[in-house]
Amino acid sequence: MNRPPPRPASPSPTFSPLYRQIKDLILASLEAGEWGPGDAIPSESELAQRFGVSQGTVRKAIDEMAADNLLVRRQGKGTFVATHNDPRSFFRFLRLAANDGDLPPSRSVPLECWRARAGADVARTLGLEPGASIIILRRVLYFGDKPVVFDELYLPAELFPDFSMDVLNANDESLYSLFEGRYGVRMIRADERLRAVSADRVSAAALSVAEGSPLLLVERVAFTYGDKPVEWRRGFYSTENHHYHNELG
Amino acid sequence: MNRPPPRPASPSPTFSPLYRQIKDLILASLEAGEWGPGDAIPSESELAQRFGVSQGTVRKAIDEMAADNLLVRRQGKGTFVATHNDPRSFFRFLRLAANDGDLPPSRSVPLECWRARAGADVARTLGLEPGASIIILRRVLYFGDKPVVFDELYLPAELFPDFSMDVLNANDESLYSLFEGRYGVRMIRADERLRAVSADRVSAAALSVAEGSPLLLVERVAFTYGDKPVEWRRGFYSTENHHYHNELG
DNA sequence: CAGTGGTCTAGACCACCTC
DNA sequence: AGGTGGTCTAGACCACTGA
Repeated sequence: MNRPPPRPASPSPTFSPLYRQIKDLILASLEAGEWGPGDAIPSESELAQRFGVSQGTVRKAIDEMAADNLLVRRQGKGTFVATHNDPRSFFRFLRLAANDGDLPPSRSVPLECWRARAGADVARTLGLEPGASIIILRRVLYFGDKPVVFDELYLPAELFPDFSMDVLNANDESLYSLFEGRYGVRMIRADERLRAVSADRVSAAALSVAEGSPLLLVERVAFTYGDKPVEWRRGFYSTENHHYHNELG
Repeated sequence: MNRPPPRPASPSPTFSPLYRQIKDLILASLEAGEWGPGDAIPSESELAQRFGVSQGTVRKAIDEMAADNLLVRRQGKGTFVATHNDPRSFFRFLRLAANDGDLPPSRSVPLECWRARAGADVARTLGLEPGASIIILRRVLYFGDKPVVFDELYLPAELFPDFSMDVLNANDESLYSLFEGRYGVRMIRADERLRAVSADRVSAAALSVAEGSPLLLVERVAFTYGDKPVEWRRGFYSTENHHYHNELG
């Protein structure tokens, strides 16, 4: 590599270190689908050669992307595109634990699914035009034979063309796995807002609790690449035998 | 530095990279109080010389500790021991936000504070002998003139010798600031468990809500160096105008 | 065995802060 | 000007994987 002159070329206001530019390039390849979820990406030395930088610089870019849960490093094997298929990553987006520490296997049961027009609030949250076509899904998550979470989801219909009860019933993978595999929509991060509310008739029935019981309401906006919001979700958690677990670092 | 033989000496089962050993050494100095909260630690090159390793290795150790929020790097100035005095870090342990996004200044009002003997549950949670002396504190956190959080805290009395209402009233810094400054107990991380409950008479009165209203119950165990539990806390959050905010990465 | 990521070093230079 | 952390490089060697 020829050393002088150095890369950035702009001294201060728009300065971005080389490794971050490399990160953006890898990110663009990810977004473009050059490597699919679960695939290995090229080795560090190969990427270094491709981008004309040292291996250490590629390494630092990948370090950040691994910290962001976009890539997974496996010593001796390679670096892989993160995927929601991995059962270990199931609880990354479901911060639920049993009070006695023993969580039986979960089962997701879809209740209804239909298309509608986005109201003002959904449109604002998902960055759509008011009146855009959306999908609404209701489902219940069981642990063992106990209903624990009653979810209502809002999705931009454009991104999930053939989404339906039939598709859901034909796939028992996690929802984010399905989104990623069938529609190429990968959830990267999410914001959640938690409140305590009283169970209304619908959620009380879905969770087999008395109307008026306290429920934990978890509102989530999930984002894909480029911080684009692609899911809005309201989950009612029955917290008699379970709780929402969070670690403050 | 003499290169061969390399440091670790043990091939596989207890292998720990050099930078992690350096991290442990710096951690020990932190724990021993060699540098207090807010102080600058020695420069990277100085530490490299002290430990007989390269600057890059010290750098990687400090990188991890900065990621753990134990140290704060400031380009051009140095690396500093993290502190709870920093008002920006106040919300690191209080994931609270207003529904309309506008949070007025907060005010913590202590209600009562007394000493007691640890019951089985407190003893287990804090790693104490049953019957050990503990401190119990009740307080209310206001935002503007609205009571939002009613807290009950359990502390090992041994670590907070002269803790009392008087001490609280004489200091208007945050609780963790006080713990760190006055007692040398630095909170590093915490586990929280969230549930929805109905307001009992005590918490309803403290938060000016109707008895039976849904409240968000946040149970926290906070840890200091060495993952030693030093605080157990039950907070009742009124979530009519506020919510608990969490980011899933 | 070859290939991958993981560690460690040494040295150069840049960006930022303070005096 | 001199110190700090921040970036980038080049090369060596280690640890792990799988053929």
